[in-house]
Amino acid sequence: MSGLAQDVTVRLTPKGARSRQRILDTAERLFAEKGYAGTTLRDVAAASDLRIPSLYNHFAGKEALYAAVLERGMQPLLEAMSGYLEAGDARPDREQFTAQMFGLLALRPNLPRLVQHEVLDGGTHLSPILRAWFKPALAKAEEVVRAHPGARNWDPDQIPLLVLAFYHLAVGAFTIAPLVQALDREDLLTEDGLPKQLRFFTDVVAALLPEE
Amino acid sequence: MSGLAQDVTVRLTPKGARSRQRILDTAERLFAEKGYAGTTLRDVAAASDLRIPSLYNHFAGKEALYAAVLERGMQPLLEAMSGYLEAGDARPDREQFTAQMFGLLALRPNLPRLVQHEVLDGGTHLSPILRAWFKPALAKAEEVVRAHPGARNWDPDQIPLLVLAFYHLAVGAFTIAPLVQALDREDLLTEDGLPKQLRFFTDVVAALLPEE
Amino acid sequence: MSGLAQDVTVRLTPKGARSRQRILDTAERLFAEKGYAGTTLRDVAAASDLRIPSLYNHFAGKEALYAAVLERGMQPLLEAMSGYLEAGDARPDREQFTAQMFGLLALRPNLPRLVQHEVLDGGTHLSPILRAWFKPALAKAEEVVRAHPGARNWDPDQIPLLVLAFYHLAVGAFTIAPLVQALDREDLLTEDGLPKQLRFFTDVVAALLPEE
Amino acid sequence: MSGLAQDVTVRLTPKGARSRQRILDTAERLFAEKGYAGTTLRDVAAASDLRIPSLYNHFAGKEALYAAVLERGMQPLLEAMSGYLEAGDARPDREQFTAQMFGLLALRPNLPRLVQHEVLDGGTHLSPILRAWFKPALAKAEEVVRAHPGARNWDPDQIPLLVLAFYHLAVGAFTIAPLVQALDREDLLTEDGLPKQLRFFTDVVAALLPEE
DNA sequence: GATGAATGAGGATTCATTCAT
DNA sequence: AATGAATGAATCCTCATTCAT
Repeated sequence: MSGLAQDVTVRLTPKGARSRQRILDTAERLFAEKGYAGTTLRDVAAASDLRIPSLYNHFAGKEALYAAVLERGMQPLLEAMSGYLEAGDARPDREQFTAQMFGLLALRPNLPRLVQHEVLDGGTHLSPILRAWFKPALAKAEEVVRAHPGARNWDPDQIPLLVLAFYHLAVGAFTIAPLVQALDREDLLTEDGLPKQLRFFTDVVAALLPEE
Repeated sequence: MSGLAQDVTVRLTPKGARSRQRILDTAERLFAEKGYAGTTLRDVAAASDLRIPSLYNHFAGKEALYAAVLERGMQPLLEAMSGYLEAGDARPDREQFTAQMFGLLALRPNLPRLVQHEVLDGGTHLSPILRAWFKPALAKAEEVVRAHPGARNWDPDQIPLLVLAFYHLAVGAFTIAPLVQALDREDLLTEDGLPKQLRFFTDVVAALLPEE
Repeated sequence: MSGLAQDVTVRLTPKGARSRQRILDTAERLFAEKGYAGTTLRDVAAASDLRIPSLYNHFAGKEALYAAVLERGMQPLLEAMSGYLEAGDARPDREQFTAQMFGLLALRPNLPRLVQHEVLDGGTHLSPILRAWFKPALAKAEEVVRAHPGARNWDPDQIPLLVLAFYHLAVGAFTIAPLVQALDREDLLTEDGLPKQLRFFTDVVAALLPEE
Repeated sequence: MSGLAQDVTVRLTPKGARSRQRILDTAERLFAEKGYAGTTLRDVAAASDLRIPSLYNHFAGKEALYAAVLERGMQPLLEAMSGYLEAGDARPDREQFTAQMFGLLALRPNLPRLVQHEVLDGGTHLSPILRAWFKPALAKAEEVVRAHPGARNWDPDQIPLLVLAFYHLAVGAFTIAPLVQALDREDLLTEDGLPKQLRFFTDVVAALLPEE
């Protein structure tokens, strides 16, 4: 009974209780779709079934909302990345990690687009925390790649570019999807498309960094 | 003597024509940097050394200006692509073509960012002409890749993804540059950086589609 | 005690509601004086003691404001007209009705000018509701006139023109007033002028549609 | 031959030669339709098949163009009126004069609307010349009416209102036409409608100012 | 006489934000 | 926590006008 009641409660919970989450969810989607400048608080409020001033009860302003969206969205990615990079000898299997990352992105396909908007803006809105994370992460990733046996195929100078290439491929798979779909091609983010992309990505990585 | 030269120059590029070019140039840069929504006509006018209403003497409005920027910027790329794709047996060497494209992009590094903004928007502002070009171009590119001996390494299903991957890598090299630079890393678009990227891109393509 | 009264007043007309009324009042006057195109929201805002964006808290835009002004202003007129036209045998005395209409117009001398602006524009901004009202009202009015004994003096073909003539005379009395005044003649809308006009109008109607 | 040549010449006359007339014609129509504020030089230029700056070759500005339109349009009316009013004993038959005036208006149905826009604006743009004409004309018209045998039916105070009434009826017939037409009723300004209106107007005048 | 280009002033409207309730 | 009302700043765009050609 309490279970039922709770269910009901959860569903009927006055909007207020979950407003913050609803705002974050809709803002994430809108920022991902239209970028920071292209998203208005009016849109966010409407999609959150609130009036604009209510947004200010939860976030200090548009910038703060954007930062919160970014932070919330990036956290699992950063954690997974950091976990992988800093695992040392206990580093999980590469394919396993790749699958994990793809899984995370598939769960929140807005994130790559959000990130890509940031990239195009030169990281204008990247919080200092995120900026601080990126640099060592890149360095660490290069180190990991360098330690890989397949790195012998590459000029040491090229390792940073290789890391960026993995980034482009992983993120691009998600960002290009809406356009591809708009061109009447198959949707790349469906239940069918995602495993295909994962396998392709894995194959590409294997081709560029062969285990042997 | 210099007076004559100057006169001739002035006559060959009357003020109006020069204004139009200046507007297109600055708009290209601004749209590339900040996207459509993030770019204001105020900025464009200021950077063009004009007052806002003057923009309307040359373009019907913001949308039209954006379309003109896109069209003008894309044309050389599309022509090069079309030339390569439809060359048949006379198709130039792959590396040669890659170098040509990289050269074009290096000349106008705004274009990839412009394109990427469009991609993130799902091609919202893509003129019908451009949209019409994209679909057959993708198909043709897939056909070309499929005809390559290296395609044997790939599942036929993966060819479209491979084409997109090449796109992600080529464009990504340029779009990520400002962020990378902002992270106090080397600039990827300098005279030094570009050849490195070209060689890297060539190496990646070779790894994914070996000639043999 | 006076405090209570004040409180009550404040509560009965909260600030917002008062703003809306103020806007409608000033807009009515300005639209009547200068027409739709000649009236700027800047004027409306200034005369309403508000800043322009505040207008948008109450009306969706200039068109919507105009529509609201028209609708609010026309309602009493339409009701009085409809009441008279559809009263059947209970139709009040003609002079009584005429006096009532003149009274309404005298209370809101902006209305005839508003209406006349609409007429000159061919009813461009007439809401569908108003348009829908006009046609049957004209038809009904013609029927009423036709049933009048004085109608025998007229060709049946002329009845519609006669109805329009009454309209021209009633409205014209108000619209011409500012010009007449500008020509240094007596003001037709003063406490003195109005009864004169009413009597004149009554006399004209009596001359055109004698009771006998 | 010369006749033919002339015809051809007239038709092929370079736009320039007749530009002034074309501008006046289109401006008259547009000012009549949309009023002063609602008419833009852009509209006038487009409808005159010219670019805006060319208008300034013929008129000093918008105000001057409007004044010219008004002056040109009013002149025949004023002359006819003055002729009638000042004819003294030689004054032509009233019906004849009425027909003449209706004829003039029918030829240029824009004029009444133009005038009515002026009236609604309180004569803002009325040139001093026109203003100066109006006052004595009104006085003269009152005098003429007063001298009419039918004036005995009216209180001397009412004569000014009677004159205005004639004005309202004459002008209203033309200004209401577009709205009436928009309400799916017969067009009052057709070859059929105009004689009807003329007869009606004559009948009304006869009823209000019987010859006897 | 005609016009492309330029522009100051102003048009309606939107935006992010604040505040009283 | 929610919101109606208010607003400074800015958005895109239009207008009438000028000037060089």
